[in-house]
Amino acid sequence: MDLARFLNTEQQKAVRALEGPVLVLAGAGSGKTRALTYRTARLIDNGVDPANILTLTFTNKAADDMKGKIVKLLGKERIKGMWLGTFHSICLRILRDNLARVNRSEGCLIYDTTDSVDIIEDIILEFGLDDLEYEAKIAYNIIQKAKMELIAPEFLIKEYARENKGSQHYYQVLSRIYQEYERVLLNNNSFDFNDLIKKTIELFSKYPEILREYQNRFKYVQVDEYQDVNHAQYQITSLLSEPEGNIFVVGDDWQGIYGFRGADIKNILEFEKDYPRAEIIKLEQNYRSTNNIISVSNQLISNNKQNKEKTAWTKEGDGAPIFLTRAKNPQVEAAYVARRINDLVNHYNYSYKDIAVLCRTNFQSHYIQQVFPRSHIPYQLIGGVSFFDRQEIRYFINYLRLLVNPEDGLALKRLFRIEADGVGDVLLSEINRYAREHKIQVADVLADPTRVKGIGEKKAANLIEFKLRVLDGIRGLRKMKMPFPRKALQLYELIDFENNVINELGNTAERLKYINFFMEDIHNYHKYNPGSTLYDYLLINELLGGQDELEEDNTDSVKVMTAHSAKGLEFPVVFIIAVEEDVFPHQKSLEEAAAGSNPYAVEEERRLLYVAMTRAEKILFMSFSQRKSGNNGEEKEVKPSRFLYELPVERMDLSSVDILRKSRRLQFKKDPTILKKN
DNA sequence: ATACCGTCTTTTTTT
DNA sequence: AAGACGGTAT
Repeated sequence: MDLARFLNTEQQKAVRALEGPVLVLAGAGSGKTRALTYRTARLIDNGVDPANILTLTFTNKAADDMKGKIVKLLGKERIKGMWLGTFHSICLRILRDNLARVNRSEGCLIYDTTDSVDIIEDIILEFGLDDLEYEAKIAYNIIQKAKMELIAPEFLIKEYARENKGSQHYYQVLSRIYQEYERVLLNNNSFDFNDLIKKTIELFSKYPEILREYQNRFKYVQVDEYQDVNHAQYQITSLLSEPEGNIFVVGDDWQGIYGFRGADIKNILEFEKDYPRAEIIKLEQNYRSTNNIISVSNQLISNNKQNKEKTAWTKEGDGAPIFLTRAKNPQVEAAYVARRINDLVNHYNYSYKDIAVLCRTNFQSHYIQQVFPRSHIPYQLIGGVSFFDRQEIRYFINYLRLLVNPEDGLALKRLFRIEADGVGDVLLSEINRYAREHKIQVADVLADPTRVKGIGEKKAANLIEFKLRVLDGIRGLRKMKMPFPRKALQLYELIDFENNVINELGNTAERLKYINFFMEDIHNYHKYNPGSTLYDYLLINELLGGQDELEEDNTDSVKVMTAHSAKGLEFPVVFIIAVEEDVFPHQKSLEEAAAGSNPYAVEEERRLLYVAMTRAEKILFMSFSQRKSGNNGEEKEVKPSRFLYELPVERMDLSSVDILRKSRRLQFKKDPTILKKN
């Protein structure tokens, strides 16, 4: 491999570092993925068996991208047996081979956030707790955080009480909720997302011989976006790479934006402490952006205290200044963005697909969505409400889940909601309690529902009918041998989904269209993955979170998305909207910082803005509005983001802002050649 | 006890 | 657009 032709000196150094612990600190746009792919290729080129290489990423997209690039270098054949995927999918793969050892069995599915919160809501209800004091969402967050830190229910009190975010008593109750939650997952033969990591570690510590098996296999462990690993993930990588010590991690502490899901930036900051022999390589040359963009974003990030020594530089010229604009309100702001986009497309050679609009929250795209169609700008929302999150799809998946995993109590509960007239949350929890106390299945309780208190003759009749038609129907289908797309269709008819669900939800035509897409998706999956099962299909969708499905677009459209989903992407032109106090930094972060529960919350917001800014190659626009409609129709003052005051004005165009600096007046069209695409 | 309807609010980020 | 809430009908 002729490395020198494709890589700079530092990148080559990274690619040549094949043994021992290596940390590659790589700034935005410095070619870190490139280094990782070339290193993988080089390992294999040097005779390492691909089966000995494990590469972990955070998103499916990153995994797919990297795989594509390695295949391009080596061809499909030469990477056979290599494991490359997200932490979650890799751990699932390990767990699937060891289900019984983690007390699960065939058919075990994964609960997403909504599912887990629902379960916790039920627990709070069943425990008879005040649901104002014990809010399910908050309990969920604390429990998940504990799971990411590998803290068992019985240690929750000890670990958290001293953080005095609540009384000792609060955490005692929470510990009970956590315990019960784990019991429900076990009972329902299900995992939640964090279980995938946590149970893998439990598997390894309970069965050292299995850990050894995987250690022997994975002689080379590589991790992308290392700044985003949480404690549990850190354990996985360090356990697996222990014997050989060949751990190669790539990351950028400046881009750590996943603290809220447990990422601990200390893992990257203290890599050298964990691995004293570690080789540290810095990739500092940026190949993406103009000097102005790099200088301004460098200046921003230098305000963080939690930083590793690193610089970013480029051979590029200054390019266009960073445009900062103040609008009267969000509508005007959106109109401004639309005008600029049409300018760029009509007069400066850009296409719509060169342009991205980034926002802090999905909600910010609201006004964009109102204005763009009127301005005839084609756009595509990335992230947002995904296909699989649509109600009718969720409902149907619910039935499918029961088909695969009869023990899924949550799915069963949701069926009650749809199918069992006159039975709501209260009666249902009575039924559940009865089933648990008598150690029988819910379906068996329904054979004679009058046993449960509160269920009279009429409701009992409904429940029996429900059991016979739906539950027994699903049970029958489960035993049948036929291709799963056909099974899904039969189920659809059996429960008369169209009448019972689609019509009930309203908006029938649209929902029918989507459910048809879904059926098609099932068919396609079966077609392109011969030998796969319904179980595989459901698992894959749970892991993908339904994202990637709609992303294979080559349409010429502006991409609208959150700064989080923009990570890893780049665009010639980027607009960042609503750069305002309480939005960017987000109010929630400011609260956390003020409460002291997360002293680095604002730093993370600053990193997020840094990520957003560094997506831009040539032109960067930032904007904010002065007022917006508040709670009761009243207009509300908006303050410009504190981050804006940290930027160097000499590299910016403030011609349409006078808040930050009144005197400066640069013209947008002063030197049009700077703006031109090529 | 539950369903249903209208009104209001409310949106962090993701596997 | 979907949840949360509160009131009314069954």
